[in-house]
Amino acid sequence: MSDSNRIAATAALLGDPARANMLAALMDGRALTAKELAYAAHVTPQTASGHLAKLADGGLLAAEKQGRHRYFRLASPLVGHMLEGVMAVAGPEPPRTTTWRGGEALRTARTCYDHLAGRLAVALADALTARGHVALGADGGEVTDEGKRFLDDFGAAPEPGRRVYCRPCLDWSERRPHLAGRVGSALACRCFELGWIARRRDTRAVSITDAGRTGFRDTFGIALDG
Amino acid sequence: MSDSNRIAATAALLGDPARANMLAALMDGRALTAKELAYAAHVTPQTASGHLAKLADGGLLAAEKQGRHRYFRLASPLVGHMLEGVMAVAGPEPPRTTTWRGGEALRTARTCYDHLAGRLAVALADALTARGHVALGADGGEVTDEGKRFLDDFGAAPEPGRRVYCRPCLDWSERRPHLAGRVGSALACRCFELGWIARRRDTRAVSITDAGRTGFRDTFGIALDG
DNA sequence: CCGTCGCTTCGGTGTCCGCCGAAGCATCGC
DNA sequence: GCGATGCTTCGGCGGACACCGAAGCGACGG
Repeated sequence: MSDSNRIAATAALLGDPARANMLAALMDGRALTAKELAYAAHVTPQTASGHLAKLADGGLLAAEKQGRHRYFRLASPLVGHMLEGVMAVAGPEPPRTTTWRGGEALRTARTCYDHLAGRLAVALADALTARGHVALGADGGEVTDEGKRFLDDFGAAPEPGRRVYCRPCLDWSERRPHLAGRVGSALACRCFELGWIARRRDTRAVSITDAGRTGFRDTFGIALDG
Repeated sequence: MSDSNRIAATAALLGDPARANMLAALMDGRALTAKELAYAAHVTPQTASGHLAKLADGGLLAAEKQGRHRYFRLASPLVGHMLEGVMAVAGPEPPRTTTWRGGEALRTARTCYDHLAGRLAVALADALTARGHVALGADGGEVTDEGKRFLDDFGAAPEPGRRVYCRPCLDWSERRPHLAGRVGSALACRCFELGWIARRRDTRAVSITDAGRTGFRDTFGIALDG
């Protein structure tokens, strides 16, 4: 019984639009200041302060003080995972006709915690699946031996640790799975390294460079619109 | 922005103790009547009715009418996955000294959606890991070739489909991962088949039979207390 | 040292929502 | 039919909480 109370208490923290906005803004793993989060949540700093205190108190956020700023980030990957789960259920949003501020860019490519999301990420997952390099299901993913060799050649081999590394993550804008886990992370990391994609300021969206267009086409056979 | 509102709306559904109780009661995948759920949530039938309407409206529950009863179950595995995520975060409960009604039995062995959970399940996962049959990480799991053979011999080989099948699921009473996904499901199914475990009425807890004690010891090297 | 900036605490207001008692519909069994 | 059972709707009550304005505290910079 008290078990469920804790579940409810945790879920209630996500149950407020302002707090949900804040958490969504932190989904890429970066740390943001209280003010930035207030802006993201569309509330005044006082209100945001209260929300942040609750989230930190509930163990969802970790805070770090630097000078007169206070940076907040998700307390652990577990929290990110929980958010993914909620997004996956909340996702089937009635077809959106309106695109909101920066929506298109976000839908094209963005970061999701430590890996890529959006149309680009889904296309990557599709390409790797079509070539038999990975197999993604609802509950998990596997990399084939061939896939391991491919990732190795590409320079995106996850560290050799015994831990597992392939996981699907339901893309909430595309409603299809993309690659997460250690493989997804290594892949994203390598793409940044190669200069195929670049982070933007103040948004989770990432830009695809010209080199990226060429690279994604030649290496993965992905034709990016335009 | 409206994205986050949907997230918040969904999370808010879990944010009430009564509703959280109901969902937790449905985690094993069975369908329960409105009255049973009212009892599980410790509220009157009128109140439960309102909650159930909201949950069904929010797409978390599916309802089915049979005679004068109405059976509710989780609308999709996605919902179960979401709950697991929340439980994992809400889990680190301050050390419980009091054991609640039926708590010990639940902690020993229970079903979790379609697989096993509790001490038994964690012990199974540990045994399989120690023998190099599976590797479980935070984000996914793998079955080794040796493990595949072992499961095959045991009669718990998941259907051969190309889909992936190994996934860790954080046990919220033990705070350690146990086996979920297709492997976990097949394993649980086989244990029921062998008569090693048996379902109980009105609870997710399962009983370990004498045959089970012997079997788990001989096959997996698991010593069950007592 | 003083103004600016970032963050927090305090108080008051308004709204939302969970709760139950009572009553209204369906279904089942006799 | 008639009562019993399961579920739902309605109405009113009460508590919880999100919100903001105003004020307090600390850190930086000239």
